[in-house]
Amino acid sequence: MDLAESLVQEKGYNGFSYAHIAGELKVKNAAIHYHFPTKEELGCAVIKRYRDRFQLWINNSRVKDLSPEEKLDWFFSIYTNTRADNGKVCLAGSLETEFNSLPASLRQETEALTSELLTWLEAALKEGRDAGVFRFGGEPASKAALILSSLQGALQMARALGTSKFHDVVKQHKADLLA
Amino acid sequence: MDLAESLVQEKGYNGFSYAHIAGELKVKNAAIHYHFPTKEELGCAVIKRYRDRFQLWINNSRVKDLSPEEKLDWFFSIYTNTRADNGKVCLAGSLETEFNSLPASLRQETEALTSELLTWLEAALKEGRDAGVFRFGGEPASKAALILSSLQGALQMARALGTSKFHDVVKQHKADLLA
DNA sequence: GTCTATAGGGGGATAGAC
DNA sequence: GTCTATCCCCCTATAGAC
Repeated sequence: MDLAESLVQEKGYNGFSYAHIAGELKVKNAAIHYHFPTKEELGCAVIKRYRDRFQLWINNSRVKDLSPEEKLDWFFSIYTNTRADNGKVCLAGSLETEFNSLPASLRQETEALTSELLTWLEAALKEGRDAGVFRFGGEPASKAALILSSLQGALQMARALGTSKFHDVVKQHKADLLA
Repeated sequence: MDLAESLVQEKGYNGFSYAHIAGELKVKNAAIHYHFPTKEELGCAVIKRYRDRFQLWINNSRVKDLSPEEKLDWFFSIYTNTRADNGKVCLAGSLETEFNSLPASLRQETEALTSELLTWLEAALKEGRDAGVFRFGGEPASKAALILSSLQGALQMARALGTSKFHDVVKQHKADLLA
């Protein structure tokens, strides 16, 4: 599942195969099918695990008790680390791009994952604005969608234009919020 | 080429085949190969044409003579129309997601396309701030990267969460700039 | 649980007739 | 310029031995 997750973030769901995983693990193709009968089930399991991990993180006091500004920095750091890790992109962004050729169950998981990311980010933004540390107009939900979409897009853009573009975007978000 | 362009925006470069195009045109697979010997050449031609089209647009007085605010609205409208057209995503965004499995020539084209979009947007933002109609901190280049990455990401996000999310993002960008 | 072997499909690409 | 026919590769998935 670690390998599958990495491969989705590096090559996309349609871009990885049982053979890739089997080769890396030095087992045969059929061995993977024993644990995950279909690729669809493997894909679902990967996204579910990713969602569970995010929920564990945000419910842990180490994140929960952070200030709004620190919470945002923590969220940004997820994407910075993703970029640093072999130029991966956000799992949600990768799946959304391939959405039209995804099995129904993966679409549902993708939708759920994206919603959960948005929901948390929206709450953090609202908390920060209420506390007077963030400044932005409009709805927190819209600002959350703007920031999340930008982080997803910036990871992709960095593949074509380099990591510095990604850092520029993160810096700009902070400048906008603290203006 | 129209079909190929649409297919890249709907299913990605790896997600479309000669058979898709041939079937739609009611010709055989081999007929396409006569005009575009390899898929790589077809892909390159599609991106080049897209780049040329954008250059024609921005050098036309109908865009060149717009006010900064109208220029931005025009740019946003490109993405709004893309979303409305079968839920397509930005060509650049689609290719960036598949960047790791793209032939070298397509990577170069993708990089060039993204740079050109960024360059134009940066100039429009700078013009607007200098004229006092846009308000933002930091470098125009960084703000341009933020907006472009967000538009790309929002088109993808809209596939999972619906068109309204995309419109929220566009509205929020305007609110942020005119704050 | 992992293996060998294989089925069955789709993909890109080419040769040669018309 | 388009056709038929074909090649070869990679993919997901399964059957049955071990």
